[in-house]
Amino acid sequence: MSRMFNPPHPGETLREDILPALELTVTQAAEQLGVARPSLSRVLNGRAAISPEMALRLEQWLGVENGGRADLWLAEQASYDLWQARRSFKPKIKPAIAAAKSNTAA
Amino acid sequence: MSRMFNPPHPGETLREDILPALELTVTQAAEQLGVARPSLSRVLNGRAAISPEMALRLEQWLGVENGGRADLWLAEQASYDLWQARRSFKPKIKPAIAAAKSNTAA
DNA sequence: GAAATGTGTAACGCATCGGAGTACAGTTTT
DNA sequence: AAAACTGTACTCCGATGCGTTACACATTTC
Repeated sequence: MSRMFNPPHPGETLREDILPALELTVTQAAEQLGVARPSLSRVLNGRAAISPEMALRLEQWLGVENGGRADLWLAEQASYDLWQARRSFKPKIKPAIAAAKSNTAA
Repeated sequence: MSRMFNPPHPGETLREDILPALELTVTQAAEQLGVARPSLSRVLNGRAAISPEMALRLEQWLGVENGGRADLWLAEQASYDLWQARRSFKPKIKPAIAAAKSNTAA
């Protein structure tokens, strides 16, 4: 299941796979993507998330045919975000079923 | 494909399907979820997104066995966000392939 | 070795967003 | 009539994406 491993930050994929394959520097990639270099750097090093806008930039830049589908980038980001949220957020919520049962009992 | 229709806001599903099925008022649901009523209301009416935290709340509340998986809520939200971003954001980015070609030509 | 280039990152400022809290108006229920 | 429910606006707070600027460090090039 998807809960069994620590999903990588999408920026990691970008930094380790995409940029080397294109033989591009961070500076060049930032220029081509139309974003500031520090902004891209933050994404590459996991300090900022892939925003919907950034996902669209990547899609237009890489092309949907080349693994650049915006929804996939966003899905990976969501997977990463959820994983992080699971470790830092522990809500204690009574299941709706239980609540419904006590409702039925009443 | 996923690009063909306007994906609904996840809050809509919550308001139209889940709450009626549980026979719960917005006020009651907010109490059980441990969030403020206006906060939940904003989600239900599409004025706020399903955050990772909210997705976890829903998961614990509804139970993973009952369609309450956090990743599914987040995926639907991402789908909605991406759709919105596509309408409002039109980046003009030269495909990396083209950039690579002009690189090769040089 | 000096200059240029690339890189990470910090520190701002700005806009946006989720969430709590409060308040108000309008509706429905009792 | 009174109580409950609802949407929504407003303020406050903390976090986040992004741009800009600036710095230190490394690598490359002359």
